[in-house]
Order: sequence, then structure tokens, then C-alpha cells
Amino acid sequence: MLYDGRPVELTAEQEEVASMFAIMKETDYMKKPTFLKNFWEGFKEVLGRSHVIKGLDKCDFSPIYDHLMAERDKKKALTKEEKAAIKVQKDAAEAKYKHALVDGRQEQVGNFRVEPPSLFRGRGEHPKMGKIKQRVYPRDITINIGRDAPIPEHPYPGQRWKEVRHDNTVTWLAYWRDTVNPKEYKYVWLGATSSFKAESDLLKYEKARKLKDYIDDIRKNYKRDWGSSDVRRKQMGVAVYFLDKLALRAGHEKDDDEADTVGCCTLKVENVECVPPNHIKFDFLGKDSIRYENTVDVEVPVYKAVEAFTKVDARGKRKGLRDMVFDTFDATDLNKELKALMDGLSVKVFRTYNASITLDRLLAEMEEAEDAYAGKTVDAKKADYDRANKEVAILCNHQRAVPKTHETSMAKVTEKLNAMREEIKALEEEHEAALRAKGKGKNPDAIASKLSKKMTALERAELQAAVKEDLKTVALGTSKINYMDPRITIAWCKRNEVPIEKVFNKSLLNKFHWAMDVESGFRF
DNA sequence: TTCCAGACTTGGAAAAATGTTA
DNA sequence: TAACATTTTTCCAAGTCTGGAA
Repeated sequence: MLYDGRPVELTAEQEEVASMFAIMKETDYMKKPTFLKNFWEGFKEVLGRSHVIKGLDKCDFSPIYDHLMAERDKKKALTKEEKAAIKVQKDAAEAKYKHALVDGRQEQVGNFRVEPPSLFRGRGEHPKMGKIKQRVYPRDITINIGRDAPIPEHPYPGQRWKEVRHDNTVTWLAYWRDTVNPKEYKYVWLGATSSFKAESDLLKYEKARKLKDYIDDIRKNYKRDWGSSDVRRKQMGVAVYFLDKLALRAGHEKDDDEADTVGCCTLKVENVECVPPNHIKFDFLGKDSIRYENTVDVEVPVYKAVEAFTKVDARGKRKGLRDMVFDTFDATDLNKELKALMDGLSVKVFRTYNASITLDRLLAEMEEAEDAYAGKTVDAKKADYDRANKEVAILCNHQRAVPKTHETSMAKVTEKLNAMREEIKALEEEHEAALRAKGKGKNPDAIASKLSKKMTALERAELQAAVKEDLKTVALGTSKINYMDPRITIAWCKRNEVPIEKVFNKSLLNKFHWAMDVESGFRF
């Protein structure tokens, strides 16, 4: 790399850290002062005290960047055969790490690779972004194996695993402490197809289904609490209403060394606005610093209550913008309270319940809206499914960044649509002409059939384009993977003769193997 | 009774794989 | 058959929640 225009020699260790930074050249992190500051602090330490490099502003990492790009291009330029050969080798080397023997069963391992050193990429305004995530060695890692299992080897002679445990009360295979957030642990788990994961998945959905039997009472309860003179009761009543209506996350307290995000219990005065006569406007950063923006109609008592909660606290002290709306309890308290309403109930169950029951309802409504629904084309039914999926994703606020190529690819699609419309116009004229010619020219019927084919194609393409535009900021995957009971989907497929592969990809088919034999009449 | 370590689920972005088109 | 678009997989960050120590 260059410093102040002159080449600088770096040790291998220094070069590794410089490369972590260089590779991020095109990312937005480069514009963030926190990122730059944290990186410089880490880099400075690696450079040592008397190093010629004295600051980031005179550093030029582009030689490293160019080199890394050249390597990437080289890899890309390999022939198909060379790439295939490399893949075979890689797969063979990894094969033995991909499975574990658990209680006599072969189970897939999820993440078998230790996270490599890198720069921490926190989301949103994370105070630790840019810090160096150190290399993790066997001496940092605790492994969990059967009492009689041989201790697995590792590639660092002279080192030992930090600890070898035989704990059959947990499902992790290994863990280490994160070097950026030393309070946190990184685990190696079994894959999504494993018995442990499948079992807890089923349990999760069964619990959410059970909420169905309790929800009427819970609603009665919280409505009563809106009128309570006990501020805590009243606040909890409103909070549970939000969970029920909006499927918000719990929102636990966060430290100053984390991004400032909130959930239901940590909503601040600045995050809610009461808009007369009965609207509440939510605007806050939730998990992953994804913005939640939603204006909802609420019952008048809720409106009045929230208005009061944003003004003064339980002791009558005036609140500021950064004070919490619910100042009388936190997420743990709320969960404790929920346990009293239903065994095993916690905040997140509302999200699962809400997502699943919404999917179930929407699909059923679509089926009921048309006679002979099952007779629709598979494509049309799949489009219906995706629409329902989209509503669930919006409910859960699963957003994604607009794909970088969206704008250009949309322009292309529009161009194509216009070309198709032109063609149709030309065909229509040709058809008219043929009709006028009365058998002397081309066969009008042939043109008509061509025309109708084109029209269908156009309709399809228009629908596709509309869907694409519609979904540019919505992520359907998360709800499919984590929130919608797969039995709803599978039963729907069975009822309507939609091949399940149309809706679930290979991974999801595997993940949800436990749900495959559900009967077609299943309702959530 | 509170605190927080520990374990597990959920989340979007990026990379890789696959499909489509020129 | 490369170039581009789309889908799938991987990565690892960021949540939730419980139980047991203090």
C-alpha cells in the first residue's frame, strides 16, 4: 500500500488487516466516521508505535484493492472444467465436517466453519463497526462431544481445545466468545433439517396454535385493562394490544455499545405520534435498524392512553422525547405476565401466531372467493400464494434494500412490454385487413389465434412486472422460513393440486420434512 | 428478586449457483 | 456461450427468552 504517496512494507499480520479494510472500498461503511475511527484504532495497534503510517487520511489502499480484484477476476476467468475441479476438491475436503452422529443418527451440521478474521460490520449506527474481529484458534473454542467420542483434530499443532465437554442438555457442538462483543457467544449448531431443530419448530407452531384458544380471553383482558387505574396494568394492556394487532417484537433494553433500536416495550415518546381522532403513527428503528413506519387506527381508549403515556410517567413526571412510552415494565416483566395468561406464552408467540393465522385466513379467503379454485392454473395459484405471503411479510415488517439492478432491469422490462404492445397493435391491423380482404389475403383466424397468444403473453409479462415492482422492498423469505406454519402451505398445496416444489425450494422441503404428511384439511 | 450468562431463533446482505437471454 | 437476471445458500449480526447464580 501507499502512505503519503510512497510504498510501505507491511508484515503479514499488518497486511491482513489492511486487506480487510481495502476490500470494503465500495461499501457505505467507508463514509461512516465511526467505522473509520474504530478501524484506525485497531490498525494503529497492529502497526505498532513507531510506524511510518500515522493516520488514515494519507493511506492509499488501492494497490491492495486492485490486487484483490485481480485475484477475483482470475478466479472468474477459469474455464468451466477448472472451476468444477476446484469445487470437487473443496467438497471433498469439507465432507467430513458436514455431519455429526447424534444419539446414533446422522445429522447435518449447520455452520461448521469458524468465522474468519474481518472487520465487524454492525448494522445501522453500530458503535463498534470497523473493529477488528480477531482470528479464533482451537484454544478459544469449547467443543461438545459424546463421552466416548474421540476428540476431533484441528490444524494447529501444539494447541488444545479450550475445553472438551460432554453436555447432553444443550444442542450446540462448539462455541467461542466473539472478540468484538466478548459478552456474546458464537455457536456451531446442527442444520435446520436436524431432529432437534425440527422438534422445536413443531413445538413453536403448536404453541402459536394454542394461542388461538386463549386469544379471546386475552383480548377481553387487555380491553378491560385499558380502563384500569393502575398505570402498570393499563400500560401492559396497551402493549399486549400492540403485540396482538401489530405483531411487534418484544424490545429488550440495550447497552450503549449497541445500535439504538427499539421494540414494543422500549418504544420511546419520539417513536409514536397521536394523530386525532384515533390514529397512532409509529416510526422507529427495529431489529437490524430496519425502519418501522405505520399509521394505525386504534380504539379510542388506546388513543387516549397512549396520549397520556407520552406526556407523563407513572409518578406524574413530564416525559421527554427520549423517555419510554411504557415506563412501568420491561420485556421480561411482560413475558412473566403473559405466562399467567397461557402456559409458555411469550411475546414472540404473538408474531408467529399472527403470521400463521394471517396466511391461513388469506389462502382460505382466496379459495372461497371462486368456485372451482383448484382448477385455476398453477401459476395463478402461486401468484395468490405470493400475495398472501407478501401481506404476512408486510405485517412482520420484513424489508429489504431495493436491489441495485432494479431500476435498470425495470426499464428493460418496460421497453419489452412496449414492444409487445406494438406487436399486438400491428397484428390487430393485420387482422382487420385480412377480414376486409374476405379470403383473398391471409387467413384471419390464424392471425386471431396468434393475436390471442400474444395478448396472454403480454398479460403475463405485465403481471410479472407489477409483482416485481411491488416486491422491490419486501422480503418474502423470512416469514416463509420462520413464521408461517409450513403445514398451512402444504395442506393448501394438497387441496389445490399445486406441486409443493413450486412453493418450497429444496432447503425448505428439507427443513419442513416434519410437516409433509399433514392432511389436506389442516387449518392453523 | 434481580441480574445476566447462556442458548437458541430470527434477519438482511452478499456470495454462489442456477436460469434466461441476446 | 457469455452476459445478465433471478434464486438459493451462506454468512454472521441481532434479536428473544429462560434459568440459575448472586
